[in-house]
Amino acid sequence: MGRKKIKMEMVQDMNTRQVTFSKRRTGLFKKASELATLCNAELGIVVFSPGGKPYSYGKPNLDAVTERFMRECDDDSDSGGDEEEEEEEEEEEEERGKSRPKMKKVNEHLDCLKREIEAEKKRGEERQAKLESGGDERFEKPIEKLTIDELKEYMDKLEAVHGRIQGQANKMQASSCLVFLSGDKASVE
Amino acid sequence: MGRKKIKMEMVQDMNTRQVTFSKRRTGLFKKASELATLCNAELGIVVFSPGGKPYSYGKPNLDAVTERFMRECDDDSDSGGDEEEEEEEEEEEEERGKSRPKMKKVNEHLDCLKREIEAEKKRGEERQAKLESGGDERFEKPIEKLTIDELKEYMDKLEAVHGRIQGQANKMQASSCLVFLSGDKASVE
DNA sequence: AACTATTTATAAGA
DNA sequence: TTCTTATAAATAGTT
Repeated sequence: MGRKKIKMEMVQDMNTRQVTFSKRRTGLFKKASELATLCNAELGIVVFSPGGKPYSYGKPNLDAVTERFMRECDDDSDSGGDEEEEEEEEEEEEERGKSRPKMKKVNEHLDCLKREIEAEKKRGEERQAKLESGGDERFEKPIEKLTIDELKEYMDKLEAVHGRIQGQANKMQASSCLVFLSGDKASVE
Repeated sequence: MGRKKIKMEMVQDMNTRQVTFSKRRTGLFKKASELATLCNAELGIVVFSPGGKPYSYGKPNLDAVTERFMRECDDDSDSGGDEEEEEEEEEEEEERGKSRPKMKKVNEHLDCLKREIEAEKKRGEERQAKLESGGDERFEKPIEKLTIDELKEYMDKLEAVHGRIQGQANKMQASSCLVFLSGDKASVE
């Protein structure tokens, strides 16, 4: 909508592109605020300029919108449509099976980590209790007085603990790596 | 831009408001896709209809944009401006101290957890190595042949391992709890 | 950053 | 909800 109609493709001239970005980003944010105001709707926008600078708009604020979106997509299955296109047409969003995989994934992994940590802690406490005041009084005696068999038994228990905790650490790290690997896909500047 | 100019305030008639939302959301997403195409920019939008239905648009996709935004806000300090307004004016974004607190917090905690897990794993490996082929060959002998002093030493090491891992589990759980508590603040739908 | 000739978006109405 | 159309708004090229 200007002196001439322009083709819908990347503006070649770097300078012009930056100017176009500024003008249209302003226009987009204005449209967004109007939509929010007229319809009392919450919305959030994030844009990266061609130079990589991030800009955002949100009503009532970006965090609230992000939180709500993540939450609703996690609990229910979401009903939002998205994706890119190049020309004039636009989508007619219906119920598609798409939800926020990344956020969902992160939350799942966090939950997973949390559960593993709790489980490990509980097991640790149980072991500790069993070791400290086990079925009998063997371990009440000063360590120097233990029989070799008692010591061996104690050591076996500790060894088992060590092994399980070691395995646990490995699992947890693997899980953590998945979370961060999935996050790295988007860092292609 | 229609038959009449309308006041920039919430449309009163529910029906008209829904219609306005549909039309303007379509327009907004179209503008967004044009901006993305013309300027080769990444962007993401999330909107909630007056009825609470979520709609989203993203190029190349919402997750990528979200990830990138979260990431950049964590690493650098962001340069995005945002926030609401009701009328015609729009912002002139500068450097403000605002970043995505919630996401930032989650990422910080994830990083923290990751670091702790890695540190613990490394310590575990070191201990393992030390235990398996320690300074001398004492522990090469079958367990039954160990002297009581050797056994005690071995046990002490395992006990130290256990204690440290136990403490580690506690710290990690505390960290994890913080993450999830911080996430719950926004659940006031 | 300002200025317009034009192109687009859209409020009402059907 | 979709289409039509008169009119308001956005913006491409220019200054």
